[in-house]
Amino acid sequence: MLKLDNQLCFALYSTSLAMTKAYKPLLEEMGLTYPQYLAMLVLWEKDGLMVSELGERLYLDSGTLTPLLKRMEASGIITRIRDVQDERRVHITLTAAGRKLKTKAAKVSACILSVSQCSIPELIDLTQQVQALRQKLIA
Amino acid sequence: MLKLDNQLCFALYSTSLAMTKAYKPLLEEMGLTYPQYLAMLVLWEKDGLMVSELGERLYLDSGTLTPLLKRMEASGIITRIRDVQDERRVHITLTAAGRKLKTKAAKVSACILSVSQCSIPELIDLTQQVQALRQKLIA
DNA sequence: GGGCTTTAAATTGCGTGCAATCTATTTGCG
DNA sequence: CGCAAATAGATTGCACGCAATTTAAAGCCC
Repeated sequence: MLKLDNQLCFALYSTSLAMTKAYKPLLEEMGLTYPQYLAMLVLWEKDGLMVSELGERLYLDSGTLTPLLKRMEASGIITRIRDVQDERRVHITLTAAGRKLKTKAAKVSACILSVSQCSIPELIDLTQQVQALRQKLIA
Repeated sequence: MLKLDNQLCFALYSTSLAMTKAYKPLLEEMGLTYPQYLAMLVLWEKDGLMVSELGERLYLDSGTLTPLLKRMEASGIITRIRDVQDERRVHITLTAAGRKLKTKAAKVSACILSVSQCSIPELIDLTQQVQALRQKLIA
């Protein structure tokens, strides 16, 4: 069936955009865009990653990340430093300001949870289903 | 928990992008981008819609749709015609070439189904869960 | 009927995504 | 060692999304 409302792809597409819009006003207060926020989630877990490692976690390439990271550097939340051993590599490191944002992020996350009106188990289950689909699509 | 892999928002985001990449080579043969394909799904269901009606179906605004529709007009699959009664309105109508593409689209849809490796009930269920979330986020 | 408000698209500007290409290192191999 | 191949980022170009603004047409109110 080619109807729009039967398409899983459109459900994912429109819901992902709706999620972005829900985050937007909250992230604006932190001075972050939505993809920048995702990059921060990675860095709060593990700091000092190379661009390519960040890309593997986010499924994004340097064409997307390089300009995004330059903007984040310009706003003072990360630094981009060439590896001394291997000059091809660039390490992304949080500044004090960048680390500090993590506190606010917890509130954002809580706020989104309430907006989405899902129970925690429901939310975990849906997340895992969608992740499983992603893995099938990437394979 | 602020871990990336616990975030439903990232699951949706990355899976939606993965879906777009899965569609891309198939749509390229039809001369369509992914958002253009979504617009065609709407038009194959109901032709002659106004830009704003198309926007309501896709959850997109004129800032996105106007240039997208101009490109689709340039590629010869739709026409954009001002309403005679109300000159503010623009009706989007499929050309013969645009209608013809629907046949190929059925094959694309089947191909994606096999790539996603889901059973039909599984797929319907996931679609509905994601749609329900969308409605909560939009409300 | 004139002027104000509302409405529908279009325009502008910015930040992604991503393919394709380029540059600069580093690695590997004879 | 010398040089081709591989690797990591950066760059370029194009198509979205979307906020904010603009333009043009229609509706409304006295």
